[in-house]
Amino acid sequence: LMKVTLPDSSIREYSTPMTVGEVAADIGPGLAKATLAGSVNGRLVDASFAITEDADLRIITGKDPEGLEIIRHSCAHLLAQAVKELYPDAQVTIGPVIEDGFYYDFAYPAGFAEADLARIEERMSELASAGSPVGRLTMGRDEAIAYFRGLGEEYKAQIIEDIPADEELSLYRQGDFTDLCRGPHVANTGQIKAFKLTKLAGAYWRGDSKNEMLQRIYGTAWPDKKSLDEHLHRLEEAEKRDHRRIGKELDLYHFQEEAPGMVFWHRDGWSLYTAVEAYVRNLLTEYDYQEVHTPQMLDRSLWERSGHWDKFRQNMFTTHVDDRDYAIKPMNCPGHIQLFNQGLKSYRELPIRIAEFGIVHRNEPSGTLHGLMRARRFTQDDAHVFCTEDQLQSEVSTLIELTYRMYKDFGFSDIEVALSTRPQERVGEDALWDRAEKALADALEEKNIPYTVQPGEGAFYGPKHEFVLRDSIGRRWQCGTIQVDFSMPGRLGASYVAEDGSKKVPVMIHRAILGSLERFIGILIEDTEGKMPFWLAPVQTILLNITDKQADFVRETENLLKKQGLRVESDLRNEKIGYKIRQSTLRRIPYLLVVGDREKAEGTVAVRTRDGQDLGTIPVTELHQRLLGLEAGARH
RNA sequence: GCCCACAUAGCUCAGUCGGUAGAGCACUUCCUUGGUAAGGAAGAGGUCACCGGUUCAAAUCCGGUUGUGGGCUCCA
Repeated sequence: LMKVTLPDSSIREYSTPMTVGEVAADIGPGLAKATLAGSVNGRLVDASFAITEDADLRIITGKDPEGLEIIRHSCAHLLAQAVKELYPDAQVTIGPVIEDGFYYDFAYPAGFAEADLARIEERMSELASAGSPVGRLTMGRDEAIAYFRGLGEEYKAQIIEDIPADEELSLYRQGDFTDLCRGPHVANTGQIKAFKLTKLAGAYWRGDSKNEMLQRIYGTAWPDKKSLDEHLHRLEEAEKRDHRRIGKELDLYHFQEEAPGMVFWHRDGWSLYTAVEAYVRNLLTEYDYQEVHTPQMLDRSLWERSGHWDKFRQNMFTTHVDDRDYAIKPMNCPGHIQLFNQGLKSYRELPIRIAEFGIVHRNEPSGTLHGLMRARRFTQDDAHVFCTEDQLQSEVSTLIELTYRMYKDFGFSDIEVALSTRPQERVGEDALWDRAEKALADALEEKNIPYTVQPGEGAFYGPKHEFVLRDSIGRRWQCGTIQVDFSMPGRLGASYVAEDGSKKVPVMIHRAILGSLERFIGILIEDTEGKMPFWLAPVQTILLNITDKQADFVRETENLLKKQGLRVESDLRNEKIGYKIRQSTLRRIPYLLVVGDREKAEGTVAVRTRDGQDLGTIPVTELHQRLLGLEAGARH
């Protein structure tokens, strides 16, 4: 007898081989219907997989994470099937599962239009409801190449050519459509019940911009209609947090055609910006930095020596005046080295930490601009630490602590960390790279910070840490970075006098913690939905009178609060209190202070939060302290 | 930069088959002085992104440019 052990440790015995689907049917008809695949001894298999000996079995349904992946993967095949039927000239390439869905890349030089998606989706629905069985077959590699070449599927054949010759490949067939795939897949297209094609995009073949562009169709798929609707609703909600939308709603900033990628900060946006800047500046003192400011453009020769002219000239804004070439700075480091180079430096002075709110311009490719997140002009909370190699690790360690402290103060705890290591094209000896990479890795490990390694992704002058935050719809944006540089100080002639009297070249750490103030504020807006914490709010509180009779009292109170350093406004318009509350609430002003006859008589205000909470009346004389106290409490 | 879309009033958007432009909100004026998320009335507001073409006639069709959006590539 063959024993099949289920996750609850119950054992079922069979005298003949049983497929996963048959075992499910044996357990119950409901489960049989829900079965998408199985996990046999930890290996994912199709429902049609036959169990021939004692095994642990877990039935996979749409409720399992693996089941969801299977649905999505099968949905990608369904998409390819529909496309091949409607557009026989299109060639299939790859169709993987991604977060929340899947995509499929087609080679189709005629190109799809967005209108085609509806047609394709409709065909997919027909194919799904037809409920065709999905079958698995295997082929040798060369046989598979010949098979796909025979179908005119050149890309598929190329993919298979990269697979070792002796490997046996599995293919999945539904109707007339067959695709190379490791599987598993649903047993029947009828098990794909809730999906939607979401967007059309271009994507380079094999991810290389030198190759031709394919047509990528994105979709999302879920076990049932309800989950799909919930997902679409979540997306809609997330879009309401888009910093570009909130930036407009709250009148924070704008862009215009004459300055692509360059922000026009409005009053309230600039107030937010300066509050962030003030926060950073305050920490610079505590962490023993000197804040400086360096020229916005420098002569070409300096960029030639630093290596930027060679490598990044196409992304630099340049200007030619009085027969000289200048470049508007894309980075602050060469400028900071000029500062370091002033006067003779002793090893006793190291580490020297030079910080600047550095305004940089980078001519980013037009297609990559994205509101505040990717701008052509932005401000880095930049600093360069000049130190000895011995000091490197402790400096990096302190920087990591500072990074986490700062992110926490802005309410971020979900931070992805990556270590990017030596690229193909680089300067410096391997021994230096070994030490630098180790210093960076050790600093993370000693703090038990999980990180991913991105091989080959480092800068040409050294390895780096990247601290990544996500926007409202989950896109990743690098914010902080810590980079070790063994090259530029030497190229630009930086040196210090060592203990033995010799001249040595310092190690330089480039570091930006928020990264770009613009990007960081963009993410902050999305994270908070524009509801800035009190200390950052452009307008911290607003006085609302009920009738004209309280106008003088409101003005007096406003002046008092201003003197106490609060960012306060008053709304004395001849409007009903409900309307004023609505408008101030929409502006996300943390505290609304309502003044009617009663409050005026008592010398108080009635406090309401932007979330609609009634905090009762507070005497005007205590207001400042009480609001600060409320905030201190709110942080815990 | 590449692929696919989009660009109409301050904002959000409608505008059918080509026939010279519309709503809501905001704004201005008047009425209303009202107690915790939209009081009422009237008025004003547009070179339909820009350049060119087709046509008797273009917001609408075609081409180009710029910008924006979603992806891809890139991100010192």
